[in-house]
Amino acid sequence: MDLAPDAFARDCASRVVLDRIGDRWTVLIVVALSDGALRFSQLRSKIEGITPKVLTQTLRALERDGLVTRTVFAEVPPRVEYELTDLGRDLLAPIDAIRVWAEDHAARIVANRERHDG
Amino acid sequence: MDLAPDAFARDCASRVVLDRIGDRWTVLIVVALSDGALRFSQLRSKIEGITPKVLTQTLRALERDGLVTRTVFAEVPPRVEYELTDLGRDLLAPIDAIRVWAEDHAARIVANRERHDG
DNA sequence: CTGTATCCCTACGGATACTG
DNA sequence: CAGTATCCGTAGGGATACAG
Repeated sequence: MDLAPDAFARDCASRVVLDRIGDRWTVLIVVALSDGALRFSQLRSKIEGITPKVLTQTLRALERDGLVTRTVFAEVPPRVEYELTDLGRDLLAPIDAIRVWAEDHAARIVANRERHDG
Repeated sequence: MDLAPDAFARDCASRVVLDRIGDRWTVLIVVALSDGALRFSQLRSKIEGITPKVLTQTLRALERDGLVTRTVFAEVPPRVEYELTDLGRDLLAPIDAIRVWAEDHAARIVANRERHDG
C-alpha cells in the first residue's frame, strides 16, 4: 500500500481533512452546495434535521477553512448566500472516492456488524 | 461531479464508512496494521497517546465491522494478535486517497484558518 | 501481557425561544 | 430571513488503578 511512515500521526495533514469530513454535517453541506450557491434557509430545508445553531457552526467552520464563502446582500429581507470555493469543490473528489468505496463495501460491514451482534 | 441525489443522507452507506474513519484512532490502527499482525502491546506503543481502554474499544469496533481479526494464543504469558482482514486491507485504498488529497490541500486549509483567526 | 473497572470531565448536539 | 442566546443531557475520551 506504500503508506508513508507516520502518515497518520495525530497532527498530520490527513487529520485536518478527516476531522472535517468526519463531522456529521460537513459532507452533507458540501454536497448540498455542489450544484451552486444556496441561502441559509435553503440549506436548512435541504439538510433534514439540522438545527440553525449547528448549521451556523458548521458553515462558520467551513468558511474558516476557506471551503465556503459567505456573501451578505444588503437587502430587506436579508439574504445570505453560501457557495463552495475552488478548494471546497476540490473536496468533492475525496468525498466521492469514499462514496464509491462505501457503496461497494458498506453492505459487508453492516452484515458483519449484524452477524457479530446477533 | 455527478453525485447521486441524497448520496450522503444521514443513514447512508457513506456514513458507515465516515463514522469509522472519522474516528480519532481507527485510521491510526488500520495503518499500523498495514504491514502485518501486531500484538496489543505493540499497537499500544506504536500508537502514541492511546490508552488501553480506548485501544480496546476501537479494536472491538473494528472486529465487529469485520475489518480486523483478533487471535488469542493459548500461551503464558497471554498473546493476542490483531490483523487486518481482506476488507480491512481494502479500507487502505480510500484512506490513501484522503492522504493524497490532504497532502495536496491541507496546507491551504491551515493557512486559511490562520488568516481567518489572525 | 492483555485487558477491565472506575471516575471524571467537557465538548458537542439538540431543543427551544428569542432578536436585528 | 438569518441567525443568537440559553439550557440541557449524554456520549465519549482520558487518567488511573486494578485483575486474570
